[in-house]
Amino acid sequence: MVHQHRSLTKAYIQLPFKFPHHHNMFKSKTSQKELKQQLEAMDENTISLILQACSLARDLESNLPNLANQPNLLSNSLDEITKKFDTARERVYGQDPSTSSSLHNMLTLAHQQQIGTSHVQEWLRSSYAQQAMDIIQTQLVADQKEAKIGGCIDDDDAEVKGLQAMDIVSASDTNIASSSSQRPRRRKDQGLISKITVPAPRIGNTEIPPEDGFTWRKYGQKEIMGSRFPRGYYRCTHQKLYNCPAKKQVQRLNNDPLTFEVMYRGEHTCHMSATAPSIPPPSAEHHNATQESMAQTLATATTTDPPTTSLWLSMDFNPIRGGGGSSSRMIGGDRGGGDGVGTSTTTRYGKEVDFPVVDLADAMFNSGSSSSNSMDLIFHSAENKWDSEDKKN
DNA sequence: GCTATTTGACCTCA
DNA sequence: TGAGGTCAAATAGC
Repeated sequence: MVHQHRSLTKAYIQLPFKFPHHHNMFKSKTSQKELKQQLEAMDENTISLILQACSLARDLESNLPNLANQPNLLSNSLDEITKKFDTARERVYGQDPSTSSSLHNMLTLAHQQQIGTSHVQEWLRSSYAQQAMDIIQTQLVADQKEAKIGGCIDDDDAEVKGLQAMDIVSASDTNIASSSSQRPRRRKDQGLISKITVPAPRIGNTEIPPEDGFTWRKYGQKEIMGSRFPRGYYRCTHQKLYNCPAKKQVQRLNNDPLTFEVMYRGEHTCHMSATAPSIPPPSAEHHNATQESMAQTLATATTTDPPTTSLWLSMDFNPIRGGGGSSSRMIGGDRGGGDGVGTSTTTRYGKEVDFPVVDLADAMFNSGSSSSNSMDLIFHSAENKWDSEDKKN
C-alpha cells in the first residue's frame, strides 16, 4: 500500500513532462508539495476502490455493444461500479481528519470557483483523463510487482487487474534497464521519454490515435521488425516556428490493435515561447481555479467519475481552452486547412465522436446513489463564469 | 498557395 | 550491416 502512495505522487511529479502546461496549475494556491501530501494522505483502499471502479467502467465501455441487449447485466455492472464509487466517497469523508480537512478545503475552494459541466466533459473526452489514469494504474501495477517480489503485497493490492502497461521512464532509465553491459544505443534526438498505451477510439475512426492536446505533424512511418503494424513518427507542429523539440511515435500493439503505444520524446517548448502560438496558456488564476475545481470534483462529486481520479494528477480538463495553445488535429484524413491551433473543441481529430464513458459519468453524476452534491448545481453557474473570464481574456 | 500526409531514400548508431 | 529514425519530394485537400 505504501507503494501505491509512492506511485501516485511519483506519477504526479513526472507529469510535468507530459503535461507541462497542466502542471503549472499547481504552482500557486496549491503547491506541488501540498498536493503530494494530500495524495499521500489519501487512504490506500480508497484509491484502490476508485481505480477498481474506473477499471470496471472501462470494461463496461468496451463491452457496451454486447451489453446493449442485456439490460440485466448492464444494470448489474452499473450497480457494481456505482457501489465502488460510493464506498470510495464514504471513505473520503470518513478517513483521517487531516485528510478530510484537506479534501474539504479543496471542496470549499472549488465551490467558490465552480466549474462547468461542459468543461469537465471536454476534459473527460480528452485522452488526458485516460492517460492520467493509465499513469496511476501502471505505476500501481509496477509497484505491486515490486512488492510481490518483496513478498509484501496483500490480496487487495493484487486486485487491480487488467490494467494497461505503461511506463514513464527517462532515456537513461531505459538504457540501463535494457542493457547492463552493452553501451546504450544512442539516438540523435533522445531526451526524456514517456511511453504510454492509450486505447483507440471505440467509436468513429479507430485508425487514429487518441488526441493528447498537442498538435502533431506526421513526418514518417516505418515498418518495425516484429510488429504487425507500422510505427508513425510525429513532431510538434510548431517545431520549426518555435524550435519545439517534442516528438512522438505511435504504434498499435501486436496483441491489441485497438490500443496504441505512444512514446513521447522531448518536451514541448512551443507554449513557453514569448512569441508562441496564437492561444496563450491560461493565466495562473485560471489554472488555479481549474485545479481547485477539479480537485473538488474528485472530493465531492460522488467520486464516481473515473477520470476525476486523475484530476489530481493532470488537472487539465480543458486542453483545448488553454493547453499551451494547441489542439490535436486529424491524422491521415484531414489535410490542410490551417494548423489546427485553438480550433476544435468537441472533436477528436476533426471528427465528432461519442464517448460512452462520459455518458456513464454523466449518469453517475446524476444517479440517485450519487453524492448529495448536485453536479448540475456545482457546474451550472460556472459556465457563465468561464465564459465571462474568456471574454476578459 | 499553403499546409498536411505519404513514402522511398538516406542517415545514425549499435 | 541492419533496424530504427529522419528527410524531403511528390501528392492531396482546402
